[in-house]
Amino acid sequence: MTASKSAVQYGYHKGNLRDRLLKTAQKLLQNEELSALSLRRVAREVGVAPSAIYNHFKNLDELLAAIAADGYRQLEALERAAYETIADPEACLRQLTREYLHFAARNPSLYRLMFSRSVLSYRALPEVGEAGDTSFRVSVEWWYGSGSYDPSKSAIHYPYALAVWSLCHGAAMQMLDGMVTVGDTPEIGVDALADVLMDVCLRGALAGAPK
Amino acid sequence: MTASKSAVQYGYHKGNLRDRLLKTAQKLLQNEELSALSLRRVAREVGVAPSAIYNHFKNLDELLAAIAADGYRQLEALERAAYETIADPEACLRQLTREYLHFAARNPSLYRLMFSRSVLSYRALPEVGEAGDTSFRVSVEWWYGSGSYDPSKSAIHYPYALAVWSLCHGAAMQMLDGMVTVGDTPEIGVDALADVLMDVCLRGALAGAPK
DNA sequence: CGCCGAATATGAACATTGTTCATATTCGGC
DNA sequence: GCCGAATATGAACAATGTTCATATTCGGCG
Repeated sequence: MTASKSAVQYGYHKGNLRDRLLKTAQKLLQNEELSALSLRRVAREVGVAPSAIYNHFKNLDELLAAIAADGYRQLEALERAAYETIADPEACLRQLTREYLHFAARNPSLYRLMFSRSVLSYRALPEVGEAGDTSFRVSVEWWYGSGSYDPSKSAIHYPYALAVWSLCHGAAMQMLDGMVTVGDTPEIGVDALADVLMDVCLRGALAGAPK
Repeated sequence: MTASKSAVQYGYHKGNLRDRLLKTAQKLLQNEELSALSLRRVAREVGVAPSAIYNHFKNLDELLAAIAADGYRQLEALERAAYETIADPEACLRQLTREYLHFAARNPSLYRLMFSRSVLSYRALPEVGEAGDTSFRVSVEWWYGSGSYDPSKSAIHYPYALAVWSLCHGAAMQMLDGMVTVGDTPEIGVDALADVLMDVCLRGALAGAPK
């Protein structure tokens, strides 16, 4: 009596282990800290020997890179959607920033992983490198206001795009590390924070700020 | 025959082990990656048993926090110096940004440690918390342009100060992760990057940028 | 001086981690 | 039905943070 093809298998050859590892790891990231994500933990959760993972990933870093790459794609999809919906460049960038911060707030451990040292050092891998340039490319595209990305001009616009992204990433990390409140300052909503960031980005820190 | 008080001691009671642990760990951070800094490694380097460390620090995280706190103080000193030397708020902020990026470039592993998860989660400790708020407070003070920090008004200015700091921190991390060059874009000097960041910060991303 | 408690250092343990390797099992094509 | 390739196992290894009983040294008090 053998189980059907799609049913859960016991013992050897349990089906598409690669996908199950990725999905289990993603689930772990949703519920726990990034530090809780270990190779052995994922194996335990899936119910498989630790060494089995090495048949599908070269090592732990590659597993993490694969998860991060998927995160990049999720983020890209969010940004693409906003980018293709909103015509006005400024309104678009505002929406992009909101989406960006909300993504980080919704997936804190995943976001941390995406910009962790071990994953970033893997950006030579095409899957990670290309996907990782995404949020960056979007801000360059905003610069052109045209929806087209011209690498030949990126040398000029690069630092400005970098600044836009730095602003968002820095604020996101502050958010996740719980530093959005300092002293007795009340907490700031994500959307309000995004608006302030874009006020600074678009018009400078001096304009519009209360004295 | 006993060694003099200041000479190197062998065996038990080797002198001020706490300081030697900190200094050895700092030296390690100057020459190696952050991931190379382990409790046992520091103990080995000092020539002491791993468990000896627990007589001077509660655990590894506290050792790391102490090192990070010292880093905060170094950074604060740099910023204070610029802050008290340059009168014009804008010129001062430009200089602060340059100092900040250079500090990160000079001490990459230490900078990473200072803003790592494990250290930031220790900001409840007064030594870490107060020192860590420094770079932040400086940007708030810039807001006032007066050199005085008034916590009662920080609720208003907080998001703007956060934006300024996010810009610097995000760019610093990009620098350290080697993402300052993307594709065939030539590398950008640290000072030039700082200037662009402050152009964006002060006048907005639209002003002064080449089209 | 001598002694005793406190401070400090040691070394052996333990649990956990990533990784490797020989072995065992299952799948798929001939 | 068989054989090689793919895959899973379990035992091992080195390294990590941490704890604990033990050993040593320091400092003060008699």
